[in-house]
Amino acid sequence: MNRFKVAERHVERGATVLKEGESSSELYTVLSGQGIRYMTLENGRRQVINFLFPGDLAGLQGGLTGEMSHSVEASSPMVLCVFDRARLWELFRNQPERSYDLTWISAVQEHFLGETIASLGQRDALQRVAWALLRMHERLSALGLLEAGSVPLPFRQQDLADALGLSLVHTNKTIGKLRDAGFANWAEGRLTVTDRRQLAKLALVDLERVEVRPLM
Amino acid sequence: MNRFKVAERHVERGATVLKEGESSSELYTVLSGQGIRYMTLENGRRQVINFLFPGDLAGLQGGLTGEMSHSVEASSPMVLCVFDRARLWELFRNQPERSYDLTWISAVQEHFLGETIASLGQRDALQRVAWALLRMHERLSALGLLEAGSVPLPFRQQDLADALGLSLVHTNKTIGKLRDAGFANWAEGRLTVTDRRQLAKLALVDLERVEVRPLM
DNA sequence: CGAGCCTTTGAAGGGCATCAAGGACCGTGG
DNA sequence: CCACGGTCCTTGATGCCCTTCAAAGGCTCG
Repeated sequence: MNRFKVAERHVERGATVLKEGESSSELYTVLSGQGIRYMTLENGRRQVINFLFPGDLAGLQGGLTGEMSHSVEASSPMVLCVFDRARLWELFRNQPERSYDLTWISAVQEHFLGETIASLGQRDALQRVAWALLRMHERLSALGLLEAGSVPLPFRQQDLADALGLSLVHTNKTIGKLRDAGFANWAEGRLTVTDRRQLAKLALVDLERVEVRPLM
Repeated sequence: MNRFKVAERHVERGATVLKEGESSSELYTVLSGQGIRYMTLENGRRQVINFLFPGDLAGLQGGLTGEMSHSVEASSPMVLCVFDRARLWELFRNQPERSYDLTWISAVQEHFLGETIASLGQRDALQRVAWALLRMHERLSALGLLEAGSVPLPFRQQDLADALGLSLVHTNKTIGKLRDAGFANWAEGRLTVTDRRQLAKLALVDLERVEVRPLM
């Protein structure tokens, strides 16, 4: 019935799921856990393109050839749903509904990449960090991962810095400002948002319009 | 036979094709001409998310609802192929091949947004401008728009500045540096790349791996 | 208990934003 | 015919946000 889905794959924290430069015959959707998708420039600097949360798709950007231009790394233990890239065409032929969903997810992700571009281009450091923490908090909350007022956020500060185009040092100091202001607290792998309103104001985000990635 | 394509739409330079905040029932692919896709933050700053060239898709990011979070403006006269968003599902059901292409284009665009994010996050001003000029030159050349050593580039310096997250002033000075160095010259709506090799070196781009958006 | 990883804090310098103003070009109207 | 406003490109000066350099403290693990 469902020949497209190949298998589930469990990876541990720190594992490399996809590696840039290599070609992959597989696509993944995240079932659980969190990770980062990044690429490395010729000068050695690393850019985290986005964080991966349950429901996200990885590997489609590689195109048909499967030649990866980015890497994916697990920041926590992850469970991935593995698809066979070679059967993608088969899927479109036989399962229009699932093809539609796939495209939909891809379009939504593209939308969010646009938001990220706007952040990197137009927001200063404080706004960027506030924006990122708010966004991730909203997303993880919507996924039902809010427990005792906080959500799991297993990344390192260096990951966030590389995602926002900031230095580690300044990212650290900026997170500190948000903590001191009582807006958000990120420590020991968990994120607590204390003042959602103020955080959104800082991040130049209209709370009414926050989209948490409706999946259908 | 092809009920999905609704019409062709001709717009003049400066026209607004899609407007953020409004909802659109249409999707577009660019047949000819060039444009910009941008969004505006709450502080009034504008981010150009990408430039639109022939073959590009616009409007899918709006998702199913069609609620636009970005605007599209024509920087030159454009001819657009108009599709009916409401019939998207129909397309997936009846024309797997074209659905596949649609998804493919979307994935490729997503890939390039990732590259843009890397530029904004990790490249300095000179590298960013070099990267942008090189990338647009390669793309337009591949489209067969190279004439007498130059390609049409109808954008304003302000557009490029808003795309790269730089101020207009600094963008101008940086373009000047590339001109003085004899690497690239962008004037009067046309871009000439004199030293492709050096430009790529500056932009931290591996020329061997430049992808010019293979469409299939 | 030392090595490695991550976080935190201080100090100094530079790349880029911002402010300011002038020049070139164009279409409009007196 | 030329003054005029508008748009866009260009150039100079000042200041600050953020990067880089440097180092120390907490934690885990072999």
